[in-house]
Amino acid sequence: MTLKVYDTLRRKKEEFKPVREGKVGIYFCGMTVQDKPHMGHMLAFVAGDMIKRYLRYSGYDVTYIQNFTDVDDKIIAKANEEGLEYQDIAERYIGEYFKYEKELNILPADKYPRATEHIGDIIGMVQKLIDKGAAYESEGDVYFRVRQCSFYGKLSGRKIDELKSGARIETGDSKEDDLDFTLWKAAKEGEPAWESPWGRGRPGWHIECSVMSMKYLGETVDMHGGGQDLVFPHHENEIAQSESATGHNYVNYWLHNGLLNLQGEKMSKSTGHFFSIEDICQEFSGEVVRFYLLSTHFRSRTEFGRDRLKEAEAGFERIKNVCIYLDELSSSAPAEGVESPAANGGERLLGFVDDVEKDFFAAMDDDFNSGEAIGHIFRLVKEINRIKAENPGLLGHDPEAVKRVLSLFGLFDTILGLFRDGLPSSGLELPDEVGLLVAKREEARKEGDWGSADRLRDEILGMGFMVEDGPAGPKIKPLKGH
RNA sequence: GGCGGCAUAGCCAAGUGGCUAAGGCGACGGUCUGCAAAAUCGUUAUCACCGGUUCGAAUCCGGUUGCCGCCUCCA
Repeated sequence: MTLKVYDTLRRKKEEFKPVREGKVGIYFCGMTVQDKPHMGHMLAFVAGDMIKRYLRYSGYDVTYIQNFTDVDDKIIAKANEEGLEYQDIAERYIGEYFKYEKELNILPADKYPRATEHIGDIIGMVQKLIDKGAAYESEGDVYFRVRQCSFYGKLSGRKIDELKSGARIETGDSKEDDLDFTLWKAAKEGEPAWESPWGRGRPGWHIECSVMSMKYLGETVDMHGGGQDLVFPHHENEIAQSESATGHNYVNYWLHNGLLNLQGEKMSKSTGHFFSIEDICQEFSGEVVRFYLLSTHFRSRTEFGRDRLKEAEAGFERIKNVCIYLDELSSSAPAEGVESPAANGGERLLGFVDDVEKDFFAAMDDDFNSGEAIGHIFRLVKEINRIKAENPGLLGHDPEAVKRVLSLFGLFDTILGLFRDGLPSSGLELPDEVGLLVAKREEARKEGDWGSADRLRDEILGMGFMVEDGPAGPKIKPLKGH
């Protein structure tokens, strides 16, 4: 089985080959910390996390770098508005990000480099570009000469001449050409600034990613990811400046996640048209949000809404229920009078499990298709429930089969990061008072006092627990989302 | 205007040449249940339209229609 990855530049799936045997370097464009993280950001980072987990599982030694761009016009503007330093704004949203990174079970990156911590490296690269004639200084600004870059536009499929009409006209700038983009920006009065050969100033937008990705991952990076909206101009410019500086290929595989739409419109910071992850997490658990995000292919453009999350929650619950059921079976002693599993369908399950495992990995190998992979998980869920309904004793008689299925769910969890605290188990710590109420309710039920029984059930519900009556007595489960 | 993408069931969503078109949600009917919940069984699609290539296409090519994205800060 070989891993295939879709590369934006080549516009097709390619077999994945790392630069260095057994190692993978991934650079994922993180946030420009000018506002709260929203669902679109989280999609990107969950996708990156899933990719990292899968590569690690596949045996690669993965180095994962995710930056923070912590100085830019908007951050400065916001700081001025609130009468704070730009660092205060940056810290605030970096803190927010980390909170939800944890919430969504995103494994920490190996490093979170920040633009302001790499000013020296940035100046070095800008100087190198000037020395090579790819960039020029003008009135304290430094610009990249786009027209001189023969391969400019190869990522986004744009021709330089077509770009001209759309180029923004900035008044008061001193570019040789409208298309040229800023590498270094002269500071105005009162703006954060660093000393440079061109006077006091700060980095332009794209340069920090080139510098930091090459610093930590080498001049040719295996994978570079981000939202599709970064293809142009951000990533295009990164390629232009990086390859002009080094003379060789900057990134081997460009991974771009599809953008989330909201009521037919792209979520966007500038219009305020977005769901912040903070709002969403007040209604749904981070696990559900993550599960939803993984249930469609990361590259497809999807319509986001609360209804989608509710659907995901219902499905996620089913997976959890099966895990709990399996855990109960594995922790209780095998029943007496074991029948031959082969005679009553145990073999059918084992064969099915093998198929599901195979299909799951085939899906993941096909450009990290977590959506399809989750479909296969549901096939397994359904099969277990079917067996449970048709022959309740069967799995209890077959600890080997239970172990096998449980370990497969464990695998799914490692790769997809479904559960923040490991596989859900039946071990539920019931508060004494709840236990008491449950016992009281059982008594009422025995006596046929349904009125009291229902009242007690409501009371237990109020304490955050759900009661489900079954042949083996009542089952208590924490309420969804708790 | 330029470039690009998409169109699969009530909704969401996999599938890019060949077994019965994954899976989820919902709905309806049945089983279970004091009721409920959970679970399960069954039902719920020929892939926007037209033409072409092919033994064979949702899948490739051309056209039509409709949506959307990028071209300006954005995951």
